[in-house]
Formats: sequence, C-alpha cells, structure tokens
Amino acid sequence: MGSVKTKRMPRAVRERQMLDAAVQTFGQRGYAAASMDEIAELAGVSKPLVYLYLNSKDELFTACIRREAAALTDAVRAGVRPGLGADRQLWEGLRAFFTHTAQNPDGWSILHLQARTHGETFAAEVSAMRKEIVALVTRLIAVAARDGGSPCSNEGGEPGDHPGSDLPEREAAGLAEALVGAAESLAAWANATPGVSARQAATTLMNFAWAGLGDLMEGRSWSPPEPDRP
Amino acid sequence: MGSVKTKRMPRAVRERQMLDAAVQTFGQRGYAAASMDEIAELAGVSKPLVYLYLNSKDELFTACIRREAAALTDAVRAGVRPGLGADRQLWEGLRAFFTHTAQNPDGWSILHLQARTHGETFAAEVSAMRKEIVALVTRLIAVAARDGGSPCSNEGGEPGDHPGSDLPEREAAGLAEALVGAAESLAAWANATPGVSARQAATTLMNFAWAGLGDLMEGRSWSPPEPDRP
Amino acid sequence: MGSVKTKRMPRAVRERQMLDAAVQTFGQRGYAAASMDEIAELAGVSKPLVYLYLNSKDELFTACIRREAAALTDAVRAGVRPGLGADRQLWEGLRAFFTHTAQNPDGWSILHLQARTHGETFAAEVSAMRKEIVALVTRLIAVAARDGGSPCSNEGGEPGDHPGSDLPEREAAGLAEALVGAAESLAAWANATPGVSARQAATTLMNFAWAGLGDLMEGRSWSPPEPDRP
Amino acid sequence: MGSVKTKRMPRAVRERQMLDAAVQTFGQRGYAAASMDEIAELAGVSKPLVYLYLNSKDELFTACIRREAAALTDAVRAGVRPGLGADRQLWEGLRAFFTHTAQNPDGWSILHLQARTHGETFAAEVSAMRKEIVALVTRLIAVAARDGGSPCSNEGGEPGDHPGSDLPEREAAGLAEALVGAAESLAAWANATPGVSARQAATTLMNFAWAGLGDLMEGRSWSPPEPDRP
DNA sequence: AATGAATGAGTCTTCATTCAT
DNA sequence: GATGAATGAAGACTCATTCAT
Repeated sequence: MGSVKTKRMPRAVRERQMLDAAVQTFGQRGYAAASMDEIAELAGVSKPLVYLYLNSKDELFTACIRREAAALTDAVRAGVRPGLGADRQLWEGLRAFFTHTAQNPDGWSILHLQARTHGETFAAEVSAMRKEIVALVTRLIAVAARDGGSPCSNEGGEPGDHPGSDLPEREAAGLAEALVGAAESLAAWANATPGVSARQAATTLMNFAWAGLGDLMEGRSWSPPEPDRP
Repeated sequence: MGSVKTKRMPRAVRERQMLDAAVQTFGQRGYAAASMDEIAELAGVSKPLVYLYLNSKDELFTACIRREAAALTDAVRAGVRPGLGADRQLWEGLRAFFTHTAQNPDGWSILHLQARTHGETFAAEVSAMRKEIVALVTRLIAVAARDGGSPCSNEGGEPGDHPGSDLPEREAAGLAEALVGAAESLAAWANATPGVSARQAATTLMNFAWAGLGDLMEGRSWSPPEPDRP
Repeated sequence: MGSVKTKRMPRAVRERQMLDAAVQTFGQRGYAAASMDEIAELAGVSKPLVYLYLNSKDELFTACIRREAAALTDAVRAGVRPGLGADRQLWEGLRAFFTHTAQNPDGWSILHLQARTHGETFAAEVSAMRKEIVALVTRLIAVAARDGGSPCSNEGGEPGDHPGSDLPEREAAGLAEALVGAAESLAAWANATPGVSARQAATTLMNFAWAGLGDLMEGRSWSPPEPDRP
Repeated sequence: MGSVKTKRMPRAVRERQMLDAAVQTFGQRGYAAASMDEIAELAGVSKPLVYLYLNSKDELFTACIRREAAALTDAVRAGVRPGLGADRQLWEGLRAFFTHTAQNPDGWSILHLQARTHGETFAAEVSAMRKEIVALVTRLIAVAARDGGSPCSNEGGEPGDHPGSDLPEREAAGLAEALVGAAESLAAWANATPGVSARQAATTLMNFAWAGLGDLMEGRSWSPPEPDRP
C-alpha cells in the first residue's frame, strides 16, 4: 500500500523502505501500539523480511531512533557554522531545528515522545543526542557570556567591550536546558498551529531567550523574594 | 501486596487505592505496557473489581489523567494569587509547578509523556489542561505588558511607567508556549539532577524568561538577519 | 473433544486434565512437534488457561516429566520390598516396571525418548530418576554378590554359602546400566509384540540376567581374546 | 564457516558435505529443533542448493538415517565373520558396535534417539535396521543353543557336546532384544563415562549376557514364583 | 462488596520453502 | 552450478475483558 509493490530490490533499498515505514508507524502510534504487521504492510513487504533485515521490534525501533537522531543533529550542526557570532549561530541552529522537525514530524515524535516512554534503553539512546545538543547550546551561551556580546545587537558584537560575567557552570546548563525545552515545546506548537513557520518560531524563541541572556550577562538578574518567613 | 489486604472498604477508598496504583503503573510503564493485572495486584484488589469501578483500561487511564491534571492545576493556581505583582505571581506559579512535579513524578510522567503518546483522545485531555495553564501565563504576560511593569524589578512595578507595547496575540501565545516548555524541560532536569531544588529551577527560569519578556515589552527585540537572499 | 467441556472446575482438577493431555501429546508427538494449541484443545480448555496454570511450554513439559518419573519410580519401589531375597526383589521390580510402562506408554515415551532429545535441562530431569533406579539395581546386585546368593535358585539363597566376589564399583554400574537398558528395550518390544505380557518380559529378562550375574559372582567370567595381535 | 567456501564442486562432494552437516545438526539438536538455515550454513552452502540436492527436510533427514544406518550395520557385519565361534562372533560384533557408536556420536544419536521420536515414517526406517541386527543376534543365539556351545568357553566349543536345548523362537527373539537393548544403553553409558573404552563395554556386556545364555541353554533357568496366589 | 475461573483476539517471532537471476 | 530476495503458515505467549458465585 505504502508504495508500489515492486519485487526484488537490493537490500539497502528495502531496508530504507522499512525504516521509513517504521518511523511513520512508531511516530504516530507509539512503540507498543505499532504492530510489526502494520509496518511490514506499509513498507510493502512481508513480515519475515522485516525480521530478516532488522531482527526484532526492539532493534527496529532502535534503528529508527538512531537514524532520526543523526538526521536531526546533522541538520542542526549544518546550521551552526562556527565562523558566525554567537547569536547568529544560535539563530541558525534554531531555524534548522524548527525546519527539520516541521518536515519530519514522525521522526520528531519518535525522538521527543515515543523513545522516552518505553524503557531506559531507548530513552538513553535519545538522551545521548539531547545531551550533545544541550552541550552545544551551553557552549554558545558560555561563549556569549565571555565575549560579553551584547546579545541584543544583531552583529557578533565587538569582543572585549564588556568583560562578560562568567556564568557558573550549572547555571549555564540550566539555561541551556530551558532553552532546549522551550524549543522542543515550540516545535510542537509550530507544527500544530497553522500559519506558524519555522522562521517565526525561531524568532519568537530568540526574542524570548537572547534578551534574557543579555540581561543576565550584564549582571541584571531577577532574584527571588525572601524564602517564605523573613 | 500493594497494601494490607483489608476487605470490605467503602467504595471511595477502594477507588482511590486503584487510582493510586494506576497512576504509579501508567507513569512508570506507559499506557500500553501497563497491565490491568499489575494494577489490580498493586492496588490489592481483584481485577473484576477494577472493572466494576472503572469500566475499562481507557476509562481508568482517563481518570488518572483527570485526577493528576486537576491536582497540578490546583497546585499552580494556589500559588498564583491575583493580589501580587505579575512577576511575583509568575514566580510563585513556577515554584508551585516545580514543587508539585517533583513530588508527583508518576503523575507528571502521565501528563507530560504518557498521555501524549497514546491516541488523540488522551492527548486532548491533557491539551485542555495545558491550554489552561498557557492561558494563565499568557494573561500574566499581557498584564505585565500593559502595566509596562519593568519586569526586572522585584516588586509589581509602578503601573503606568511606560504604556507597554501591546504584544500581538499570537506572539504572546508563542512566548507562553516557550515558557511552559522550558518549565517542563527544567522539571525533568531538576528531578534528574541531584542537588537542584524546585526553588533553584524556578529562579533559573525566571532569570531566563523575565528579562527577555521585559526587553520585549520595552521594544528592544532581536530581529533575524535578512532572509538569506535580499 | 478430549473430555466433555464442563465449565468452572476447581484448579486442581483442571491442572490434572491439562497434564494428562500434555503427557499424551508430548508422548506421541515429541516436545517440539506438540503444540500448545493441541494440548489445550485435548484438555478441553483454552490456551490462556494452560499458561495461567503452567506458565510455559518448558514448565509444562517439566511437570510432565516429573509426574511420570514419580509415578514410575513409585511403581517400581512398591514392587521391590526389602524383606524378600535379592532375586525375588529384582523380579518384582521388573514386573512392576513392565506393567507400568505397558499401562502408561505415553508417559514412558516421555521419559525414555522425548525428554532425552530436547536439551540438557530435560535430560537431566530424567537422568536423576534413571540414576535412582540404576542405583537401586546396583544395590541389589551388590547384595547378591555379598550374600553369594546362588542367583539360579528360586529362593533367596542361604546367605553365607559362598563369600561372594566383591564386584568392582564400575563393573557393577556397567552391569546395572546394561540391565536397565535391556529392560527398557524389552518394554518397547513387549508393548509392540502382541501376546507378550509384562510377566513374560520380566521372566525373559531374569533368565537373561540373573544367571549371568550368578556366574559372574562365582568367578566364572568370560574374557576377551588377545587384544588384536595373537 | 563449516568449511572453506570453495565454489563449484562436483555434486557428489557437495552432497556429502551437506549430509555431514545435517547429521551433525540433527544429531545434536534433534529433528524439529534443527533448522535448514543452520545446516546450510554449516555445510557452507546456500539454502536453495540444499533443496536442489535433497528436496526437503524430511528427505534430508531420511537420507541421514539411511547413511548412518548403513554405516553402522556395515561396521557390525564386518566384525561378525561367519568362520568364528558364536561367542567370538558376538564379541567382535559388540566391539565393532561400541567402537562405531563412540566414533559417530551424532549418527548414533540420530538412529537411537532422534529418528524414533519424530513420526512413524522415520521410526520405521530405523526399525528396519534394528530388526536386521536383532535377527543377526537371534541367529547367533540359536546357533549357540543348537551347538550347545558351552558359551563360557572362549573357543567356539566342541560342537555336539550337549545336544542344546532348542530355544523357542520367541524366547530367542526376546533375548536378542534384551541384548541389543543392553548394548544400546551401554553405548550411551560408555560415551558419557570418561575412561570406559569400547573394549570394556563389550567385555561387560559379554560377561553379563553370555553366561546367562549359557545357563539357559544348559537348562538351568530362572522361573518366576507362583502367580500371586499360591 | 468481591473474586476465582475462563477466554477471544492479537502480537512477536521463526521456519520450510520457492523464485528470478 | 549457485544464490540473494522473498513469503505463507504456524506457534508461543499475553492481555483486556467477562461470567458465575
């Protein structure tokens, strides 16, 4: 059904078809609710062939996760070119992220939702990728903080203008985590809200985040009220 | 096993035991992987009784979602008391959120992960709650924008200082979405990182978000570079 | 089919029915060729019930082996009453053995054939039983050897007549092994040859074995020709 | 893997390789548990080739049985040379038997265990071979009985010494059956017990059997006690 | 109010077997 | 002479769900 039932194709091609079908099915139904029968039919293949090539439901799912994770990180990394200023890098990275997730909703569902809900093994697989991205963002934030790059400016900012407040390690990690979380959430929102483009989602997030980061680095920070009983 | 097998308890009590067991099981295993057998055993009841009271797996899951959603929104709303300044309201809301999710990891897992991965019906249930919270946050943002509340200040800010730039409807929604997403992400991070308290998570998020919102309302916004080909 | 489909029976009864059906099916088809479907149907039960009570094909098979092994050893031991002379004991044991195997061909098939051909685990289960019987026979032989019981006589033999040649340990074990093997083989033969009763099979084996043992103990033994090069 | 993958070999050779692989696999795993995949891989051939040469799993198994049965009977017959005395013939036959089974454990497993547990068709195949051997032994016993060969003597015995009690047909058959069964059992025992050679196994059995036969032929026979009610 | 007994339907997985080249 | 590609059929096992008591 999923594709014209052409027989006798080289293994590599068939394997790709199967992964495509699997990503779609897992992404829409979830790991447990997806049946191997359904995947096989969608791939235009008999079930035994799926097993011959991919061994088990577990391995098939893992293969999906790996493929989609690689595709996503590749896309993001392709955006973040080291030559640019920190804000520009972040902007491009976000844009790549929103574009990719918008174009691969099933893959994104696998990474963002499905893999996290079905056993530590799968979750760990995604965790690795997420950590990589969080680290990348953390680095960008740290660079911005060091350069003191007035992040409100569009340009990279003349380095050395302000010394930049060295953000504590964990603080930066927390910020990166928040930013990535915000991005993940916006991705879903953008996909679900008609008329919101990847560009717009990225802009919203940049506005939200970069200004806050700027203030932070310049020492203007929000501090909580006295802990309950003064 | 789950509890001492006391016979003949009033229905309300039994029902609570079942929901407790169900939340725990669904939260940890996921909807599909959780078995009615396991839930019944954990509740210390026979399976037919679970069906007698809650009719089906679907309804049981829905009941869990509703209960946990109500508990979470109640907790958050209890924090956000209308009398305070917008920033203080946001701060208290976030603190309540992080505290509640830290204390109810299984319930949070159901709302954040499980319900979203198993069919539109369940997702819609959570969506309703989420929208409520996003609306609440959107309102806070709008208020701050109108009041022009320099959100950097700890206090509500003297209203009327600046007129406040009316944020476009969708922009506000996007920001709220981002903020909620960031909060969700930080909740997981705080739960998983030893030594990060609900207070700290809330502070991090306030720092991240409030300044950005402030800049935004004062017209200082980040704008994207020329769309590739001018 | 196997029995009138009466519903709602106490667990113990149903379990017996299942074991009966399993012994019959495993005994006739072999472990691998027997299907759980077939067993369930023969037992007049649905497959899930078989799994509920007996957990898995492996455990079901093991349960069959244990039950049949116990039944066989019980039968043999009931025959071999310690009060009698060694030859009489052997005779009664053999008769019990041939009688039991003739009446329980499926059980005997499981012990003698099926269990030995499907994995060490099952084989070990039977091995234990077989060792027990071989030990019992070995003991009888040793007693006869000590008493010097002229085994040709019908009576227990006046003990002390001849001192009896202490057979070497391994020699006795080999003899016992041979005797048990001969018995096993004769059991099949008796079952397959119409008109051969358990009594006759036992008599044939006693004639075959007892005299040889007697000669052996009295020192008259057959010795092999010169090893190859005369 | 099973052998260096040399291409384009004459059919006879390939067929032998396949049978070798099949005997090994069937012997160790049993008919049902052995997979054609495994056999093909072990033979270093693709599966279709196995089918091209041997048609089906059934036929392949049958071919194994036939080959191994022929090898075993050939070996035994080569030992039993008609010129010798009956006891010597038996001795040589047994020695050949134990030697061959020790050297071809997989083939022996097929004949002794596997073929008997998987359907009448296969069992019949082995049965034929077994009958041949039992007949051979029966003949030896009959000859010994006629010659009155005091079977305790090492030599053929002077014919005509005692007239020899004509053993009833069935009696002889039963004895032969017992002897063959004992041999089969001892073969397994010898294979499993380190330090027991084919020679020793044969000696043990000769001691066990020949003396008994001797007594029998000289009229000294064991007779059962009165049938229950004296 | 509560449960032991029971099952229909479906899922993952494997295997003997065949084409097309 | 030989194989990579492919499948129909079947089997072990599980689960949500219901009776009869």
